[in-house]
Amino acid sequence: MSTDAHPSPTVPTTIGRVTITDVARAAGVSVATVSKVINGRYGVAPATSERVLEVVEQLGYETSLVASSLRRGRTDVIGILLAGFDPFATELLKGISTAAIGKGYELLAYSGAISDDNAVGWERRSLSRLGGTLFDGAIILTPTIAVPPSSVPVVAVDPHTGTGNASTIESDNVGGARAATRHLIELGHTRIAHVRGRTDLESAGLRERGYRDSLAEAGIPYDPELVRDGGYRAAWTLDAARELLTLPDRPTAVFAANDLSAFGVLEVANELGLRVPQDLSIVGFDDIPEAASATPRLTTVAQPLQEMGARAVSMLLALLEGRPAEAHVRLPSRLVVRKSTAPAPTVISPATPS
Amino acid sequence: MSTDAHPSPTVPTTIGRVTITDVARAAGVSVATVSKVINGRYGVAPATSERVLEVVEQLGYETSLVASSLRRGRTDVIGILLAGFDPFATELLKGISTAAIGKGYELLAYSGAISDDNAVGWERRSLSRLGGTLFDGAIILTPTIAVPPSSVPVVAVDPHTGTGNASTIESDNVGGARAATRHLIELGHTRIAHVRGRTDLESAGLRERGYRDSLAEAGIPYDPELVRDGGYRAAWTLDAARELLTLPDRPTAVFAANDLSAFGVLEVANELGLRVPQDLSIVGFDDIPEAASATPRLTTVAQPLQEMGARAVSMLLALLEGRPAEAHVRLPSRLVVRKSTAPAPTVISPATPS
DNA sequence: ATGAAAGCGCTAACAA
DNA sequence: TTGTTAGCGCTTTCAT
Repeated sequence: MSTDAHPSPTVPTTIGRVTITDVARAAGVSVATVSKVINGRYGVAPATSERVLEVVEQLGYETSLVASSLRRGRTDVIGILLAGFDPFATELLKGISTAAIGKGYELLAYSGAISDDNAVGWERRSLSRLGGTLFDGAIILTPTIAVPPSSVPVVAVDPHTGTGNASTIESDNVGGARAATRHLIELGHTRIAHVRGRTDLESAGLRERGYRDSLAEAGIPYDPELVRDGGYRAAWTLDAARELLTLPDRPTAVFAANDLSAFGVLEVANELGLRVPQDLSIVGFDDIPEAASATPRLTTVAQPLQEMGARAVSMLLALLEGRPAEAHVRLPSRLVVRKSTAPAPTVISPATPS
Repeated sequence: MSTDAHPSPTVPTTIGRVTITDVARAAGVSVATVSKVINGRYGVAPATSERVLEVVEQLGYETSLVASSLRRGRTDVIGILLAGFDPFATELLKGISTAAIGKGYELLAYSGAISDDNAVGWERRSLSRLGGTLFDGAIILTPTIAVPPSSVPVVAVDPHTGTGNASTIESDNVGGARAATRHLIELGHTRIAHVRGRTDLESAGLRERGYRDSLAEAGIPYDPELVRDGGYRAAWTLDAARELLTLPDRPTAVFAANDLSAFGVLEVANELGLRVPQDLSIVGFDDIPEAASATPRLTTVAQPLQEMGARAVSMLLALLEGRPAEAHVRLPSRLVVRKSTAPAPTVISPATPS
């Protein structure tokens, strides 16, 4: 009932951590001996070893990753640095997780961008804070900055523009965007908008390029009015979509730089009484699981996300083990036509906010 | 070109870690002073402080989480312990991630079951290895053992049977399973199989209970022959499903304990030439995003996974801050009828392996 | 206002 | 075979 400063735990299940010293004391040996036993070093009498192991078992002792890491400078864990656990990141994680099985490494996904003040540059911070001590190498997902020289090997997925000499992995962004736009053109659309991605990422620029390429190829003039920033996020896309869809000569189709943006456009279309795909066609990019279950099911460009994650692991492993590693990998993307695209309407129904 | 033991990095981007000592030397002060500046402690001359900050900036120094954690015993990091990044875990992660924004904690998801030898008990190991040093509190997903007394507060999601006095969070397993089974019964099915989940988890037993309850309610005798273990994994389910579907008097419907198992059953049904839902109805549990996009779209019991993750965060935060916390939370589940269930066939077509 | 020194838990040289 | 010691990077008294 006291409110003093003693930091005693409030739950009874909380109990002091068992340290190597506790084990040493209980077994009547030195901490060095315990350490040797635990790490299987030679030079310990069988009887001693057995006794120590018994105590370890009984006390439920595990060596602290933090302490041993500090001392050893090596942990056998791979770090995955990400801004948050969004669908894109978690798909990658699934592939990474599967690929890492049986490779002798544990996985540690760290989200260090939980507040707004470090929205940009979180990976640099995480890398310095954890790299070399907490993990032996890292996979960075959609970095907000060019990956800085670091104390550990790094592989960047969906890299930042001008990512120095770090290894990178991505999918065919230009090709995917071209296919998406061409699909729309083939359906008869000519007023095709583009909701751009995070302009600091290479992929956003590449996807815009693919969009413009296809337009040019079809002889459709590029209209800057039809391109807005969505930052790869549903929330940011909302304003952009509202502007786009309430334009006097509104687009009949939107190519969104990723699925999350596409969902944002979809939401706004619903708000404005525009039916998808009859009044408005929408194409996304990524093919996160949510895309296939949206209403209507989203036409999108599939990136082999899980495979990209798996490749990132094998690249990093090579780096870690000093084997020759590919520097830049690009995997194919492909258009998946579902239900959010249809032939261009002959009569353009105006947006009518409900 | 030498092959000596010097652990020199193989990539040029790898550079030695910048430590507080480097900063101190460069700024011409002691490490203690640097530490004070960094942590905003009083008693440093403005001029000194400024100079140190400059050096910090220039060198790109960040304090090592590992070292400061070791010294401080506190990190402002929440750990999430999981066996792997499967769809169930990643959905929870999405909710956890969203709920943690702006709360002053960073997130660290640790997968310590990457090899087979520690398939059971990984969370105990991870908890001792990291708890209290690397993170201040933990959320454990589908533990393989009852959460042991630990040095930090813990919340278990989808807890193990007999989870001592740790805080837990789950959804209405019995109710969901009853609804699923009742749905099948209402469609006219009487030979309803059940692919059981991981029997060490409370949820598996609870779902089986719901299944049996509904059967009993409808006066359908319980047939042990129709219940097999799937361990919540698609792979393990395959054998179980094959046995079930090649039974002389095969079931016309299967209630799988989770979506992954349901996918396993679906796969086997395809193998055996059984059409879903015409020849065989399947119901899952969880409603992971993949369920809605399966072919056919899976009827399943939805757990509010993201909300469960969010609640886990708020429970843990309460524990961490010494506020009163709910001990056991149960959220509602609900049946989502999609396309993998249909009225019982009047003629039972046999399995015909392709 | 600044720095020296101790110590968090652990491992690795080295000495006994 | 065992223990003593130093030190990984950092924070925190406690002197100066």
